[in-house]
Amino acid sequence: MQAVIEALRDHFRVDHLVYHWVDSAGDQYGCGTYSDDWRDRYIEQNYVRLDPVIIGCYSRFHPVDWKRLDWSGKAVRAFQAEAIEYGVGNQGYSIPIRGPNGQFALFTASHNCDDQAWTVFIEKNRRDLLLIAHEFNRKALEFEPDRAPEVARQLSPREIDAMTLLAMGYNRAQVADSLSISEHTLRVYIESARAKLGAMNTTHAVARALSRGLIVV
Amino acid sequence: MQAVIEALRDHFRVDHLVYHWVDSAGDQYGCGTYSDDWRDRYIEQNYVRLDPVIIGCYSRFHPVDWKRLDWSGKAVRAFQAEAIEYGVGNQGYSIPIRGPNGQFALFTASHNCDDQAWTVFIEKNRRDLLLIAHEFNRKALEFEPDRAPEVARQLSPREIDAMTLLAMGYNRAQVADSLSISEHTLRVYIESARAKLGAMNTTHAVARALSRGLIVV
DNA sequence: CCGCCCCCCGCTATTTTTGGGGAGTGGAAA
DNA sequence: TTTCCACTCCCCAAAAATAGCGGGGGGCGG
Repeated sequence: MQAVIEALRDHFRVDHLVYHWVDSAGDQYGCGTYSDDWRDRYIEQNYVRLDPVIIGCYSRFHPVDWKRLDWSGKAVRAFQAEAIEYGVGNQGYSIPIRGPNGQFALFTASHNCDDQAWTVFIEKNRRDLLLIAHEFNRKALEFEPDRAPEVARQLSPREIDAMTLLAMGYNRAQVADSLSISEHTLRVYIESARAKLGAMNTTHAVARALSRGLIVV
Repeated sequence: MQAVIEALRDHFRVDHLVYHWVDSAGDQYGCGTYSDDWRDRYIEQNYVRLDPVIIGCYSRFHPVDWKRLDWSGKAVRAFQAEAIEYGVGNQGYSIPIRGPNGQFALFTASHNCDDQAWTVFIEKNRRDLLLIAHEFNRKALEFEPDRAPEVARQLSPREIDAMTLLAMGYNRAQVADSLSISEHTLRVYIESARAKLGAMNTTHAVARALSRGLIVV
């Protein structure tokens, strides 16, 4: 994969191309053309929690130019300065890629140039980048099958109802009332949902159901 | 949008193109070239809970040929027969599109032909279909901005830590221990996060933090 | 400088949730 | 047909979360 991404970088004539996987446990995996120093630094400092590219793409539908992200905040600006120092370009374009169970990856192109040149580049290449991002993601999953086939046991309709209402802030009594069942029955649903999700408590179960896309609030 | 999708259908020379948004709350929205009768029937019967295209794409990363879905089960086969009766093609290719918070849409091409012809068609057009699916989804969201997620007030770093660990399933004692603060202090963070998020309880706060992308678990 | 927010700590009392049990129905799949 | 699984209901004791009160120190921007 490393050779592929380097070839793609040369093809697009950008400074960097990076594929970066972030999973629900906070594990990271990726390959790309950033320097090893920067990658190590990034992981060591746990920048994934700070990086506006991650944060921004996580709550966005569409590919995004880094210029449109929120770079305010002292820590963020320090991070940005450090990134540029380590050779990350001042421009960037990141494509969020999502899979089942909240699986999430980014495909990023980064370069050093002025705004206008970058805009032109993106306008010209965004379609190809989108296709390649998805194709690359597919290949990456083929090579790392462990990441994909996380057993996504479906919740039963009643369990979905229960989780959804809990995620909406109702307590058990209110949820039971909404569903017109006894609180005891509701508890069985919550417990079985928790078991299916491998969660330690209700909050955990709701969090997992949300990040796996099993419920929507 | 309706005119656009009809033009696209004619361009690809397939029987149907459909864009179908669905979330686990059961809300649906879409446009496409299926007959109104079938659409009404589909909604009325709540087929979204049965449809192997929905179920299958929901747990899959990549676009999928309908042939590879699981059509076993009595109700499913009845559904399939009924769909064909209403004019849906015997072949189909569906592209899952995901957004933040488990938001989920499908872009589907369907046609009546034999397996081989369909395979050739897909091989030839899958790239274009992927691009168009994403582009169409973007346009659809522009017209329906309500569906896009809201951006929200930032949490403090400590609040993010607290929410994150709670979302990972730890209880307050464990979280306090992880953060090396007293449980009483932790409680203040949780409460302030809850206030900022307008949440009724901890589970609600974690759910909101997650779905607003303020924390990543 | 002052106000605001972030960071940290303490107490008590009440309400809610959780973790163990157990039991019976009906429907769908193998 | 038999075996699952979803769905419904029940009890009790222990643990966890919530609501209310109080305190102090530090940094940053108007």
